Amino acid sequence: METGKIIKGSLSAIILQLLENNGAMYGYEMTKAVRQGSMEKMKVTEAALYPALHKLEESGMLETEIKFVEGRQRKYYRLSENGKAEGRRQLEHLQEMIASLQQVLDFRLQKS
Amino acid sequence: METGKIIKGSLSAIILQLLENNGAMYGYEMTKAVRQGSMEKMKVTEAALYPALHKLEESGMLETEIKFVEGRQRKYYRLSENGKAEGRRQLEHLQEMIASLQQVLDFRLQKS
DNA sequence: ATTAAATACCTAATTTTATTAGGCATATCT
DNA sequence: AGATATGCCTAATAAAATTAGGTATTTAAT
Repeated sequence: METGKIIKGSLSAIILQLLENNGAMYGYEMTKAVRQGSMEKMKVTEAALYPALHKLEESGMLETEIKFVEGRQRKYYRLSENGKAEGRRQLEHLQEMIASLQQVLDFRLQKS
Repeated sequence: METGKIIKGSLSAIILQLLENNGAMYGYEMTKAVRQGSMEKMKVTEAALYPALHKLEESGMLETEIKFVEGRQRKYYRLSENGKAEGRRQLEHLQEMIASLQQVLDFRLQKS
């Protein structure tokens, strides 16, 4: 993910959440969704996305189906049951981490 | 940083912001500040912290001073002028990225 | 008709960043 | 005496993303 060197490690949570919100999607569609959804502030490169998708598929979080549309191949990914549960866990954890990060950024030592 | 595999890449921003908020600090103190500030949800391991501090020092963002307190050595880090500016940039960028991340997590394809 | 841009999949090599797993030393608490 | 806390650090490994490609079809522009 290209965020200018910040906020890495959230890609799998993003993938799972995109699929939770939108049902089956294909890779190229996800890259556009992230760009649009963030108003061009975030970019998921395909080189980051595809390995992440394959890993989630391997670990049973995603199921796939290949379709041909307008002469081109599309590989659709959808959440498995395990993937849905994992998505909920990761989203909750990510939100918690964002909240903690905010707290740390605001933290001041008490002068006692 | 130990966040359970999520939100990496924000360590330098955290360091710069801690120093912005609290003035000079030493490494061990920063690890405690992050733990306390996040209510134990986040942990910066020293193995992550010290290399990050050294890198920021090398690149001129931080200046150091060694003091002896109660028989122990402390290496205090403070922001250089460049470090202050860089801290502002990184904080702004991080906040932008958190906002964008939230937008992406809420994103739904328009069905047209 | 040719070229550029968009669509659609992918991988290999490298770099960046953090984790795991230590080392070393002093001070305080039990 | 031994454990815990304080305080610095590094080396080897792993995880994750970036850089830099490759392949192929379709659509838009020149």
